[in-house]
Amino acid sequence: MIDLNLIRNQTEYVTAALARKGCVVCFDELLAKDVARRAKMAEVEGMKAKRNQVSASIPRIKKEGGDTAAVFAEMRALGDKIAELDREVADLQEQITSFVAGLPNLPDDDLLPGEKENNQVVKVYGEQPHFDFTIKNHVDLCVGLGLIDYERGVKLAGNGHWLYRGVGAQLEWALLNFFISEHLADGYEMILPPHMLGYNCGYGAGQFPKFSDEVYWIEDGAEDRKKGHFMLPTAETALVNMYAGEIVDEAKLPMKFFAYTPCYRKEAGTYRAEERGMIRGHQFNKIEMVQYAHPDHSREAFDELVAKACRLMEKLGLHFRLSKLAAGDCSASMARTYDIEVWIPSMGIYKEVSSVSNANDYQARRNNTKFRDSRTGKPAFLHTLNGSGLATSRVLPALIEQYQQADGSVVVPEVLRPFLGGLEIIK
RNA sequence: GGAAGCGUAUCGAAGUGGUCGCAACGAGCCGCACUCGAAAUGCGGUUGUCUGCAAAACAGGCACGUGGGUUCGAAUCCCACCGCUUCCGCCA
Repeated sequence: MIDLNLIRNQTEYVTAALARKGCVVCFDELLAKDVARRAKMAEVEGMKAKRNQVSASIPRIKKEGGDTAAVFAEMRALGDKIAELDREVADLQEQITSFVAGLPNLPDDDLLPGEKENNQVVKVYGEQPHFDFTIKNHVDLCVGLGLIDYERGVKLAGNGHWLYRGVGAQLEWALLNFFISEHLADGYEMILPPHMLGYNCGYGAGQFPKFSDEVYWIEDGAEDRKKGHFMLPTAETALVNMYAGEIVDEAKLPMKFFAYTPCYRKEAGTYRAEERGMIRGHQFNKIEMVQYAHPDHSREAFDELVAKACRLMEKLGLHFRLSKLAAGDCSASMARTYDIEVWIPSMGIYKEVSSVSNANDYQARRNNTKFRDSRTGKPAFLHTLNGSGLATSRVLPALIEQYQQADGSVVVPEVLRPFLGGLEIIK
């Protein structure tokens, strides 16, 4: 949520910043409503002050044997007027809040405007693997090695589902274990959150109301989504709401967490040919990192998360690149996003395996997460950051393809071997 | 699923329609005094949020789980919802 005060005081800046994100908006109507709201508020608060004064004097009037009938009549009329104005203020407030809550976050000033075409590759890691044989794609490799059973996945749950089996399941689990061990070594606290979340989590993370149709809702008898539950589309949705409504101790910042959860997404629409296999499914495994940071240090936290995600990829020995996203390609809630994209040899393209973002105070404003600022002694919104560390459903295909051998076998990266009982090659 | 009890500030806890007491009292925390220093003691301070203001100070509004209602006036009475605790039942 963008600060209403900022919209009020620096309207042109906000308008221009949103435009860089591809969001064209005019604030005239909003600002007029805001002026009207504050005027009415001043009026009704004056009335309430009077009512409070009169109410306080009533016991004294009674004590002195005075007549209260006239005062009661007057106050009843005043009360009716107050109730009416209160409704008008609440109505304006509701309109203002829902408008502002629908706006995306402001992009950081250094981001290029526009969409994907303006993304910048920051760094390329490793080199494209060279094969002196005809390579196979990950679907053929995984099926051939019995790692993934696509057909039975579809039988169980329909298109967009698969099941890992045997060494394939162990490999998936080894990746997760490897990531977990790295995060623990870095001092991050491990969290296993609920997978079914309440509406407020989606709102707080900035995913609702706009994207509430893109998650799976539980049929649990709730008559309306605001009282129901949905399957989390990423652990970020849970982690970023852990301290909602709280004022955390400044000395505890930054707070660092990671969580393993499957992620459940509708991914509505048809799949392109290039997204076959595990590239895009309705359920995939991911480890998510989240930091709660002091506003003065959130850029350092961002750099740390980016470095962590890159390091995981480097240790796996994969060829990948790091991209800084243009303003319009960052997701709605985020002020800044870097993507890690892994090379998929069979496709000849890079696919996202991690997205590291800084929401600044956008999410904290929505779910009211604050810290006490020692400089002012007052509560202030903190910054939330998140990044995949990593999504295995993209890493595994890339790994299978990049490590494939001429005979259709796959070499296991060294860092994973301890988690696979020393297994060196899958054949 | 059934029954009972309970949600008050950082924590504990009183308050069951207005005044005495504009949320008491106790602990914690911060400051000051006393002290060579500390402890003890004494005094003072210590919720959030909105509006007015460039800001601070200050003034006012709102908030006693949440939302409604009754009333001139609600922490207090009524209704609904949410959460917690205990007991019973059921269950991996």
